[in-house]
Amino acid sequence: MDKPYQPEQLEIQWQTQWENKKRYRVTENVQQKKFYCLSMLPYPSGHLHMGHVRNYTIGDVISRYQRLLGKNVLQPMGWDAFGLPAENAALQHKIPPAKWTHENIAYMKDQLKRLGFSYDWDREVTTCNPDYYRWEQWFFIKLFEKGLVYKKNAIVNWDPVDKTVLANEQVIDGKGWRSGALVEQREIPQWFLKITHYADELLQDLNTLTGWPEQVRTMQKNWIGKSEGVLIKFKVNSSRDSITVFTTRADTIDGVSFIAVSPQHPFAQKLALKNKSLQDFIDQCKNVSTAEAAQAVLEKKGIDTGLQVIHPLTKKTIPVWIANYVLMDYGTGAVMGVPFSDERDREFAEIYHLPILEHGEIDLQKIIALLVKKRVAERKTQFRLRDWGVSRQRYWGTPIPIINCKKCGTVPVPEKDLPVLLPSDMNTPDEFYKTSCPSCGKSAMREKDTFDTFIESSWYYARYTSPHQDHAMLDGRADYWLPVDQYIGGIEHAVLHLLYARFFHKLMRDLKLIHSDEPFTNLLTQGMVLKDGAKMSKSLGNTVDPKTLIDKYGADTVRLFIIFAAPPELGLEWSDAGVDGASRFLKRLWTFAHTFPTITKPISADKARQQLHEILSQIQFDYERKQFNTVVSGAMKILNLLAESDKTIQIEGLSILLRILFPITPHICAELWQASKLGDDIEKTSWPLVDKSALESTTQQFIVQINGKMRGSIVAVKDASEDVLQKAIYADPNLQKFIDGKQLRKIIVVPNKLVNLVMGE
RNA sequence: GCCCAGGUGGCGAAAUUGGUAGACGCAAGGGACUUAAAAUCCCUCGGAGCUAAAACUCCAUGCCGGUUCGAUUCCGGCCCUGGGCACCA
Repeated sequence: MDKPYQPEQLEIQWQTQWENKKRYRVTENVQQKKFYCLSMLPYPSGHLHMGHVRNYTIGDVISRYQRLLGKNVLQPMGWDAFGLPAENAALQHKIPPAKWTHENIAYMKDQLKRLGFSYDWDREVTTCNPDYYRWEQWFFIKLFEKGLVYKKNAIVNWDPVDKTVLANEQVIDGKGWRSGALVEQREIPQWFLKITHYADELLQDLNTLTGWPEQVRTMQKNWIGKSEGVLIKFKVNSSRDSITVFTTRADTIDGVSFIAVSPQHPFAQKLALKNKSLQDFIDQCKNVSTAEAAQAVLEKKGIDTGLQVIHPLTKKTIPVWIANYVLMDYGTGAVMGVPFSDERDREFAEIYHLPILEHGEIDLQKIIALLVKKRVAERKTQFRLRDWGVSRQRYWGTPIPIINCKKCGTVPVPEKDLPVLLPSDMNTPDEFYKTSCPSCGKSAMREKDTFDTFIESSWYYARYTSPHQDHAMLDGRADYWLPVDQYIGGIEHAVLHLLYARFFHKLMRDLKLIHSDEPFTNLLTQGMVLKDGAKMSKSLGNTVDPKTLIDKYGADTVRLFIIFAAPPELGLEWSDAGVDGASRFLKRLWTFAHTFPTITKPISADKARQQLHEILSQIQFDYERKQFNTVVSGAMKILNLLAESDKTIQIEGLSILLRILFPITPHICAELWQASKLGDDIEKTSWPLVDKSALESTTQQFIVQINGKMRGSIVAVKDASEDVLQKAIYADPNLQKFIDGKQLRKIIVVPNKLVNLVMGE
């Protein structure tokens, strides 16, 4: 009877049993309702951190809850195994990226298993393995054949000392993180995916994603940034050339006092060939990171080209400037400067003493019609979204399956030659990339670049449905499981990853690999785990290692604490003391289930049952809205209630309690279910139902407010009328002083809840 | 700079989204048990005022204003913190 709670022993015993029985392996079953629950796959950085623990605990709670509701639940796990940190580790510790990555995966997999997550490990995906990335290469070639892929020059951060391309993250205050050298923007040829071809559909379909947080939909909408405007042509007065600008505010055209072009604008480049001061200015603009944030906070700088254009309506001449705040990537890379109504233009005009011309309110549609008629403008829909550059000048990634032939140009690797394997040596000599052109047979070179790792994470959710399939990227099983019913991951992925995955889903649909429009029906964006108000990170030295906690308290306690501490979407402040509290609750539960203490003065059975089912009803509501922290509050309330109830309530209560806690703390609940002789296997039982008859009562408490302030309460019959309530209030001695000598102006009744008397003098 | 969130006791939070502000837990203080400690159990616990004590009164959900019988919740303006900004994942 006095068996102590020993979490480690019992948890490992249950985990072994689940693994041996392959309890969480699933197959397609059309008779049963499916539920695909997916957590964002981790990057194998070394150890699990608390953010992972939180993400995967939330996913496991949802999966186990859905299983108890009778669904066929798929919950897979895998590894986003390509990426920059493996290369950094290789440089630092002289370990090959592959070795480092696979060792990390082995360690982290053990940690996941020790937390008791109900994954179907038979579907594990590791993105750096050729059986995964070969299908990515195959898919890229399909897109190439469909014309959805192209190559063009694009700008990267160049470290002139280390002679390497830098990620934005590796540029600190405009300098290379290792060399400290001033970075330079450099143009190199790169591959692009035509995501802009899907811009309209990606925007429209946001309306169908009703299971997504509104804020994520808004962020994506703004990111795609559809705007209706016009292209306006400004003729150069000294030549036949013209400069075209894009604007959504054609109605401000009277206020144009200058034209500004980006330093990368072809016009600027051309003029600079013959003008050293322009060239110097353009070169100076290159010493900045390509990150938009870095460019947006730059001090505004510009240079007059000396060129003039003609205003299409007033025919006055206007100067053309090169300005560092004009982005080449948006619109035409040239803007009309309207300092009167545009803040950035005004700032620029004030620095360089350009005129600020007032303009009146003109009807936008009328002025567009006029400009179109005069043939100086045409309507244009512009997106902020740019095509996706997928080339990376890095070793540890999926090789781009393209061969560059001097005669035939870019030629895709034939399907039969896939996969193009990544060389095992990080410093592979150029000789290795020599090959022959599949088209003409002459000697040619393979692409050395690899893919952006966002490509791997854009379709892994689909690959889980077709494990071990080595004849196709996906098979018929994909349509059984997809779309994902519940996706869980950090809010930091609100735009990039989630937009790319939506894009890939539509591409796979158009290649007839799947037959749905969107990948993720419901999305939960989990908040970060913080300590002392800051994100837990190695650089801040404020990490808490899950392993130490699991060793000390057991997996159930860690899971319970992380669920209880905050609602899933909020940031979670780490607290060591809070973990003690969670552990204490499980010990109390353990002791209670083993003793069923006799209560000398139990509360009445009717009252106890009513409370029990009221709490259960709230818990049910909270599970559905995924506010799991208050599920735990409810569970604690139930245990508190059972500690002052009689035996029958205790038995019914424990049976409910173990089932509602099982998704959160599965090991202890499975154990106590057996120990309490409630049944054989808790996972084969059904979800507890609220007994509505227990909730019924004939009387009801009403809050009494006088002029909106709470002054007391009365008890009246359920659904009592206004008259009855008013009489009861006037008869209540405690409320007399608020009523005496005052006139009742109005009475407001919220049924079965509240009465507000509006009194005057 | 632009886009999106968040701000409630000493702390994490709750308030079924316009109707009792602070459920549940942590920390703290007091007590019981113990030779002692740990563990466990019981009590108190937003602030101020008034009380012998209770009752009671006022203030309080980042700041300022508005709508309403009634605002943590809705509207307008500010401040602070966090996430993203296309090569971190």
